[in-house]
Amino acid sequence: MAKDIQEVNESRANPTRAAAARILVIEDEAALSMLLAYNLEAEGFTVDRVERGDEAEIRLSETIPDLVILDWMLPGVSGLEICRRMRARETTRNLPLIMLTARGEESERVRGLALGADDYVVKPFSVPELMARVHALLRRARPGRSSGVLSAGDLDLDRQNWRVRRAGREVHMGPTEFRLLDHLMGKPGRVFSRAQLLDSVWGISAEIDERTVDVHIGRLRKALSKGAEKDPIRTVRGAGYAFDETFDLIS
Amino acid sequence: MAKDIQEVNESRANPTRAAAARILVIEDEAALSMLLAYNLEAEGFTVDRVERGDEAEIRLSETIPDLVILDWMLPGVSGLEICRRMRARETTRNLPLIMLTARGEESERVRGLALGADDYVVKPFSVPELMARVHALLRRARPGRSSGVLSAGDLDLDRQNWRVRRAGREVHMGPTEFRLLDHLMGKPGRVFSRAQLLDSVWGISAEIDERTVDVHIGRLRKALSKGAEKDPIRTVRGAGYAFDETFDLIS
DNA sequence: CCCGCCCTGTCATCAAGATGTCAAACAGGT
DNA sequence: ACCTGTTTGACATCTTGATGACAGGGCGGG
Repeated sequence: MAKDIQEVNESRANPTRAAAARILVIEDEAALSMLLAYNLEAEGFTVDRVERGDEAEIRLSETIPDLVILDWMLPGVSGLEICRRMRARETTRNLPLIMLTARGEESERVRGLALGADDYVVKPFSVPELMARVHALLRRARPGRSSGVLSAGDLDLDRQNWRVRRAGREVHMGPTEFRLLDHLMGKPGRVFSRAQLLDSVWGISAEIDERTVDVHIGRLRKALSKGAEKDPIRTVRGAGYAFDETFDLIS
Repeated sequence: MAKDIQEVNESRANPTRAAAARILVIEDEAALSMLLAYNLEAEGFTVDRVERGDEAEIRLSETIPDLVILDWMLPGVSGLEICRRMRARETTRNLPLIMLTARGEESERVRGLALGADDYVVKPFSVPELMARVHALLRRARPGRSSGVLSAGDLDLDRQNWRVRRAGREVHMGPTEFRLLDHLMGKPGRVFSRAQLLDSVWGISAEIDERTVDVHIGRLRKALSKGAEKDPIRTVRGAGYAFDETFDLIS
């Protein structure tokens, strides 16, 4: 039987594959911390939990995990401080780090990312969303360490420095546009519905009109195309938006 | 727990053309069950309620819902068991599942539970919070269902990227033609009557002339055959249309 | 502490596309 | 050739996306 039409599936959850990675969750809110632990363990990870910044310090000097999930708001040593110290220390410098931030902490997030977070999730978030990011980060990080820079064609998005460059020139945009671009570039080619974008960029339970996404996409486009440059964002009528995966080939 | 019945913003509730999703609530505590049903119905969902684990089994073998909300503490068959069986059965394997767990249950048993739940909420929870998760989960692309690539011969349909390529070249078509092709390619060779296509591509409640299908088939054909390429769609006089299962062998 | 700039979310409006219907031309089978 | 069911182009209408304007809120600078 020759080639049939076949469907290529991603398996539901792929708990296997890499040997169980160890994840450190630094989160003071007990319910959230447990929620994360259960789900991470359900996916086969080993989880360490600490509630305070100073505990985290100690734990990190004992065991080096494969990935860290860090809440920005922490009693004791702040998340920002943890992040900074992690990056300062040789042994933890390259650890994949996901920050949990509440909406409205944009400026804080900037500082956090500037200090080296690899990814961030807006609270409240959906568990599947976070899990996806954990897997993505673990998959990605290993080889040449996560540079923290997404690029395609003449476009570069630097998460560490919260900067976007087009053809060398720096491009200015608001936090929302930045996160939007970040998200789209994270999965080039993939079409996201407006609702999905609201979930992951604005945060689950953000009660915002879907049309608002259009406006921000528009602002993003305007920011990205100062001249007569090609638009890297593809509109899919009736479906949503996507970062054009053929973008770097063309430009 | 907070049992005040609250309304939840419906802004981006169910703007989808697809008929309202059906949700199965498995919860023995009547008050909570009703609270959920009330709020879910207020958002336009169809709600099935059962109180016991064994009832759930039966219900699931009769009607497959689009999402399941399952309480951990159940009389009869436990929530864990329900969950496990759902995942074991082919028809329910990919069903989005939200677990309700109480704070005190966050022990060993619950961990196993997480093995298959897509998301869960710790009681007491706020209704809007749960609603947000329900929506988020329904929106979430189910790996294996709405994603993947269908291909046949020189034709590729990429659901994630929402793209169709013929002999490498991108082919443009409207959303309806896309869905139509998607549906036909899903069951190569199978003949669908116009009525069936209207149901699955346009939606159950579509009061549309059957002849309209012809027109869209025509548009689809035109889009797919820029040159003198073979037509992948077979017309079955008096019956309907089908994707030609011999297509890839010939082309 | 106050002022002003920047970011945001929402609207109203405009433009581009997509859709459903019809009718006339066509094709297949008898 | 005839009848029935199918293809196609035209077309009016409906949707959906793009855009500019605008008011409220927040943050930082003075």
